[in-house]
Amino acid sequence: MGRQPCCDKVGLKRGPWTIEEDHKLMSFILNNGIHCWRMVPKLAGLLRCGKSCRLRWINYLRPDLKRGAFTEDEEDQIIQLHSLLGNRWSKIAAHLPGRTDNEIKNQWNTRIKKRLKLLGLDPVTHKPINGNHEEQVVTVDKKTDDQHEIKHSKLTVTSSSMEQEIDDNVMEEIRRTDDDDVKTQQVLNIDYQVLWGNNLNNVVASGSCSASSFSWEKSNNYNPSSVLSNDQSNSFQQWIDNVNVDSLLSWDYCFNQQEDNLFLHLD
DNA sequence: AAAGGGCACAACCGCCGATAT
DNA sequence: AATATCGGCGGTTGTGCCCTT
Repeated sequence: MGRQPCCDKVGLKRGPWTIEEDHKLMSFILNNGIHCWRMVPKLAGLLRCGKSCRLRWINYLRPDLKRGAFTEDEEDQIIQLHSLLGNRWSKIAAHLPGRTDNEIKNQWNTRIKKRLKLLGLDPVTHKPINGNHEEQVVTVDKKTDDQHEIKHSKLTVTSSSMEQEIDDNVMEEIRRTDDDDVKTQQVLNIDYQVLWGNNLNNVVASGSCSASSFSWEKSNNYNPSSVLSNDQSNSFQQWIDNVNVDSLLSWDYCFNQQEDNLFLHLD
């Protein structure tokens, strides 16, 4: 009849781990490796169940864990991945070396959700809370540059290679998803900023994309020379000139022409 | 200085697919 | 083939710390 039970729950210790327990678990795993979590507590001399040992190791004791607060870059990456993958924390963690799913989940629930709400975005859908697209763009702009009055025009473009701009592994996860509604929704949720120049700090435009097309929100009153060098500004202007508000635009063409200067930041 | 509330995070719970018996 | 556990995952909770009143 089936397997042996993982542990006899009676008499097992629960709650916070002591230093002694940590030391026992860590030295056991470092010396013997992990073959079967059910056997770990028994062999390591711990009054814990195997599941508890696994959790402690993965979330706290693993030597490759990165300690300390999340950087803004890491948070941005989490937001981007969450818009693609939803609450699949382990998948998100796979893209952030040294971070655990539990850690990312906590970070999301305690900080990132609030940050998105402050930006007027729904943390679940990554869309503006009131559903007003124009307001979403203004919010994004506020985040990066409060001093420019910005008007927007909308451009619909083809995006045959949009996926290439996204981390290949992330796209692979999406492709593996069987549920097409989920897949579409994940891709629909991508918002991005266009960063210009070698240091990639200059946000010059923003927008969003869907599975089959993306919308480009060009900042008509934006003056790139205020934040870019002359060369960068000229280069940006060349690129902007390729964007015809009233026509279709090849994603490949406009972005590949400028790949040295342009960086697509998925937000 | 004490009390209360909010926050952050570690740990637990319960579910599910894979797998051993 | 049926059954039961393992391992992994996401949701939830308990607890300690910190800040405010």
